[in-house]
Amino acid sequence: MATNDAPNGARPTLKTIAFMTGLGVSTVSQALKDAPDISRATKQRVQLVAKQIGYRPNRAGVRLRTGKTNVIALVLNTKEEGMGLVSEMVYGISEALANTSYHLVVTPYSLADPMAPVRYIVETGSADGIILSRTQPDDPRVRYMVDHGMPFATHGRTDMAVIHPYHDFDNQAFAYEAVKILVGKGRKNIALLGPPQGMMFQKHTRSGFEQALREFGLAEFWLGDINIDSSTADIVALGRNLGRAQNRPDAIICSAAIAAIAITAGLIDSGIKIGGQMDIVSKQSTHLLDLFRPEMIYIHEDFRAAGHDLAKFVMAWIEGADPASLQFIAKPSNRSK
Amino acid sequence: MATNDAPNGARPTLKTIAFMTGLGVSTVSQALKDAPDISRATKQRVQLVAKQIGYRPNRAGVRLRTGKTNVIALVLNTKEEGMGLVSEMVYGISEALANTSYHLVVTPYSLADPMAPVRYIVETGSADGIILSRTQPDDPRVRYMVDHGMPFATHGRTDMAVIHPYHDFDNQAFAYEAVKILVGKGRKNIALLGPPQGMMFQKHTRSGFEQALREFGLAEFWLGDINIDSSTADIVALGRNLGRAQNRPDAIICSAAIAAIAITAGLIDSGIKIGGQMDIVSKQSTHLLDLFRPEMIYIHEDFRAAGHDLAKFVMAWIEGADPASLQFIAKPSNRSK
DNA sequence: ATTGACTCCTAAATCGTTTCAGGAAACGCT
DNA sequence: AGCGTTTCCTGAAACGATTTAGGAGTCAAT
Repeated sequence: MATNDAPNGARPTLKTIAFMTGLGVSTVSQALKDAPDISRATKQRVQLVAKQIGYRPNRAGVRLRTGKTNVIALVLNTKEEGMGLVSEMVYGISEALANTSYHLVVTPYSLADPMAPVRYIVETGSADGIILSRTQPDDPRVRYMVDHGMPFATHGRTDMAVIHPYHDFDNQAFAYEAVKILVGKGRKNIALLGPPQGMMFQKHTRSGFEQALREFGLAEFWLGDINIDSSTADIVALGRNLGRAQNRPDAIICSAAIAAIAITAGLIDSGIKIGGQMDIVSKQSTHLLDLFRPEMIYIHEDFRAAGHDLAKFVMAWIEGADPASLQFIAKPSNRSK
Repeated sequence: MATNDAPNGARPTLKTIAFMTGLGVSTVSQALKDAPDISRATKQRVQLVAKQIGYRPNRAGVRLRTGKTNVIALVLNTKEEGMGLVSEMVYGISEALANTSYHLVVTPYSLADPMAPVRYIVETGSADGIILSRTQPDDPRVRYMVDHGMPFATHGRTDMAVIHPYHDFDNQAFAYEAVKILVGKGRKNIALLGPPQGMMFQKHTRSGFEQALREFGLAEFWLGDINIDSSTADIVALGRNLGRAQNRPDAIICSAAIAAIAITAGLIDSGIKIGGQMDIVSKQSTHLLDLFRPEMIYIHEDFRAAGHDLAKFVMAWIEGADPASLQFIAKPSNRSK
């Protein structure tokens, strides 16, 4: 027999359905998840009632009993990440999570302790999977998650002997392409305003850059320690200094739109004409540079697609898919101006 | 006596502490929340043990028992929201939520049904509070949340007879200031590239704009239906058309940086010189326009602070604070170039 | 009629927490 | 000694789901 309680006014639970159908709670539970033990007729009846009254399983109940949180955590650094990057990523993830049972929880961390959020999530079991970005060649977060059996996907590869899902942009190809484009425009003295030391995508970018220089027989114009994570003020200053210097590159490759805009501002300030004395090729993740005058050459990296894929990858891994099959490298599609 | 189970290896629970202290589970529970019934000595002992073994309450357990989710939901539109706006807001919220028990869940919605996520959250009780933006004068989401007793805070006010927490930027003052700046530069034929119809901040912007025009005895140059939510392509086209037209404004006020950049691109394309034949005053939420050459005049709106305040407001409302005290209007601080 | 197999359903235990009703011990007062 | 208070603690129930062990009924074969 069913439980004898009356159906109180609140949100329907298994008990409500049990009461309505005259079945037991456990029968209802199994009927809803299509267990083999339940007759076809009963399943249909239960599922119909469930749909009718708009039953949704209580997440806390499920989580308490099974440990499944139905949460994907996005781990973000609070400082970094220029412009629309985060938005795009969040939107991409959201798209992938729509119509699944997963929610997206955003967990930021300070540069002081990048491990903190990962550790927190693992220790408290507050998510079923993690998405993180800005991988390092040997990334302690990745190691930690692997050691603790936490499914995850990274934006960017690692150099580790660990097979895990990732979505990466081919920064090597980007840098190579960028040089090629500039050589095609007759540039010979090319500088790289690239990612900061220690990031995986810095290695890839440099590798592509250097390979291209080698192939075209060029030497690098060295910008010093400044990189796309430097303050815009510093980058503007660099642009101004370059503009005034005797010895200056005739082209700059930028790994981020904001850096490209900043250095351009500095160059313009000191009288350099973009497209004239200087060409800039930049990566961009929004369509901001399309609107930039004078013309800048840009190559697009699609963070929304990255977010989408990463979310799909984590979910697939959680469901038991082979992580080796959950890897993707996006080729640069340049739409130069 | 304590429960007789051995302390198994997993994450510590109340039972673990009960076992270690020799107390009952309910005693431990009350000791941890400083209930009046428990002796000072016991409380200290329990709290010490809890700290030592790194006890953290199981969220699912709490949620199931009390209904408290410890979640703040940020409701976002997937399409809108130019540039770094979302990132800044998310960061601001995260800052406010750090070191609280709250997590941030991001819930996007399609323009097709703005009510969907709000309804979902209320129906499933999946958050203790909601943050949303882009308020309308008469906002059905606000009405719904009030009707259902769901705490929330909005970015932007409403015109409704409902007292609720909000953080708003004074767009009326912004538009007024913008006109004043332009008049100071001798401009007489001013256009407004403002927010789309139906948004609350559109009303405020127009109101400030029109008031200023009236006071300075000017007439508006009407741009048509185009607004900051229009596609950048359309805005660029508008800029080009204005540039080529006989009859054109000598200044434009923009409510969003991306729109300012787009229309500027169009104007430049058709040979107009910014700062010469035309001045632009724009709002911006990142520091992008600082880097723009030629000079643009900008007024800053701080979305990170907005996110921070909104999160604080919702939490305060949840704790029972008077919503009338949880309202803030940020004055424009213009740092014109 | 007994047996075994099969089908379909159910009660009870459990996850970790909070709350409620109450109970034992100690104390103070007449 | 008797009685009321106060202090400090506890067991049991409940939140909503899943899982396990098993039970009632049907059916066919011996």
